[in-house]
Amino acid sequence: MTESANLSVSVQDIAERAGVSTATVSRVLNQSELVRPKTRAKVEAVIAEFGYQPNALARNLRTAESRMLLTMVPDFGNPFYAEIVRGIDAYARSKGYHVLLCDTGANASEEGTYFDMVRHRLADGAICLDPDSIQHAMSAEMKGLNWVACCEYDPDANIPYVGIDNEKAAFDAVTYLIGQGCKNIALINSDERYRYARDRNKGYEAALSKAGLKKMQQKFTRGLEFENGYRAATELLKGGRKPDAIFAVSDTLAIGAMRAVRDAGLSVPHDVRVMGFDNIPIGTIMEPQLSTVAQPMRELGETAARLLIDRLRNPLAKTGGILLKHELVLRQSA
Amino acid sequence: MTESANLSVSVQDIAERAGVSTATVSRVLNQSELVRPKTRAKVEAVIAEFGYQPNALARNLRTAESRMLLTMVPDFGNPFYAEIVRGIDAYARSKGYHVLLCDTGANASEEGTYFDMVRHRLADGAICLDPDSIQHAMSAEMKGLNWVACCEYDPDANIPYVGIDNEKAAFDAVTYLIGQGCKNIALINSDERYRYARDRNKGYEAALSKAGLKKMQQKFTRGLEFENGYRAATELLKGGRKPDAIFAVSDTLAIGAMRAVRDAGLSVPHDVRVMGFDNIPIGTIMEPQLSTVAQPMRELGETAARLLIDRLRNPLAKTGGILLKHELVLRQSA
DNA sequence: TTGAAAGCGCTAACAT
DNA sequence: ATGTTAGCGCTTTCAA
Repeated sequence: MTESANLSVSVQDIAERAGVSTATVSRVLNQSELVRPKTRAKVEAVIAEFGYQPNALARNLRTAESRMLLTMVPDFGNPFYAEIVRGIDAYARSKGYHVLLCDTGANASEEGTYFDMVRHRLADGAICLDPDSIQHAMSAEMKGLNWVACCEYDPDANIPYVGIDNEKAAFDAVTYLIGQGCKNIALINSDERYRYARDRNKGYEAALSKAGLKKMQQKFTRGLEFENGYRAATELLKGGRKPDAIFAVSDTLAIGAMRAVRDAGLSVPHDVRVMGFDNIPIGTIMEPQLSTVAQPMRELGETAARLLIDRLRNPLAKTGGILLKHELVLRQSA
Repeated sequence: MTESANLSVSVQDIAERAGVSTATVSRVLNQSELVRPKTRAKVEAVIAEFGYQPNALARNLRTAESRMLLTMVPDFGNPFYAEIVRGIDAYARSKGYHVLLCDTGANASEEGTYFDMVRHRLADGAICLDPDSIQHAMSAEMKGLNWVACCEYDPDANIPYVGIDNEKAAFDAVTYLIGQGCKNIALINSDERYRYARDRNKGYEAALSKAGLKKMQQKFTRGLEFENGYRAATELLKGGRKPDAIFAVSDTLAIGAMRAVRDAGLSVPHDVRVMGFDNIPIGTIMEPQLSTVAQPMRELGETAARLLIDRLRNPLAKTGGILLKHELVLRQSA
């Protein structure tokens, strides 16, 4: 009779009961070909009888492999990450790995703790979505470990990465706004600890300068929550030079901004065009529907997982970066 | 000089270099009082010199404790879970535990894999947010393991749990709608695999029946994405009996429904009142602002973590359930 | 206060 | 095809 899995049963017990050695049990467990069918059957019967499950800790200690991957996420509240995580999960699973998520809150010491898991072989490798500034701060601790960067990366760090060309993406978005006739384009940016924020800032400035437009006062926010976008836009609207367009580096920020525009008695896109970034699901529900710069979220996740697993298989291969294509999704808000 | 942490360094190496035994190194590592300050200092110096970090796998194997907690989340896309996770994280951290998240996609076999981690002591225990139907399906595998249920629970399963009284909450919401003069109150429900969906359904029916109102055709959705709410509401609006109120079991569904109402040329709340459930952040950004049934998300998470850690400390204590209070948050949509 | 040694559960040489 | 045995890195008696 199969009883519920019992932790206290070990290879030893199975071996004794089946009248074989622990080595044979181990071979059965690991699908080795070197076991007579009859022996295998006997061992498997005993395993089933006891509901035996090998102790992963001991196995990992021995093999120095866990088939677990870690993903460090700075902010679970942002739906942007949900789809990336799904991409990671899908690819990893297809290769026999499992994924564990860590909520680092974009906090360096938290990240360090989770990297310790990799160091100690509780996980084979990690995918890091944390700000590049944190990646820098932790680079000593992360040295020699198998990890890859996703979305946030430093091209010069010699760590495999996948992301998009944020500067170009922002440039394209702002150029589009200019093409629509906007002259006073404001930027609502995120935390400067993120490289994407700095890069999009550059793209924004480049587009304005190319068009001979003066840049407006920039707003940096502390987080990507709707309220931050709302607050930043409200201030912008009160300022001396009224924006006729707002480019936000995140859809969540943009949604907050749209609300602020309307609360100021103005209309989107008639008085102020609003453009977001990421293409999260709620963008299509908003009224007006949010125009945005789409990132290939799922593919970003899948690629990160692939990069990591490749690296695990061949840690010495030379590392490179992959830039995926962004896309302007023009709906109603801009 | 402190060099970057090296995995290949072991207690052995530290012991040799410091001229002590491995036992002494272990004592230093574990803050044992039985070490002469001078010895301790010497050992600590060597540890620092090598940037030594103990191998958690080996330690866990020995102590049968990992100080890791697992949280199984059915759907990362729903912001509802983000705040719960933060609550879990905050409490766990305060007690010296770390939290790992698993995206089960409300899938039983995925859940099983992660429960294996607990069985094998890669984690000390788990918090399960998956549908109670999955909890049931996996009950054999989960037997004897330390875990608690959060939001989804079976009061009779003898597993510690925390949640709210979903039936009462739905009853309150619908009763409020009735008080506002609504006579045709539709329900947009979620997947019946979730107990909360079945319980809220009961509450909905109870409120209607108490008021002598006929219940309307119910819509069950396959997921909580906005589109599902949109689609369900669109059908409702096309039906013979027009709703003057829609109660959705999730804010995401309600937001989709609001959009559908407006796309049908109707106004919220004038023609159709819309009431959601959960109180996720975006509710305040919507126009009109979403009225909803608030769950104490953070407290739900904190309580779940507390229950689990209590159970870890005293696995034999008798288990009980905790029901937290919900609250009607009346804004503009209803 | 410290050390020697056993052992957690498993895998993998090596031997047969 | 199977068994013997060493050892992964750590903690923890037990002895000194």
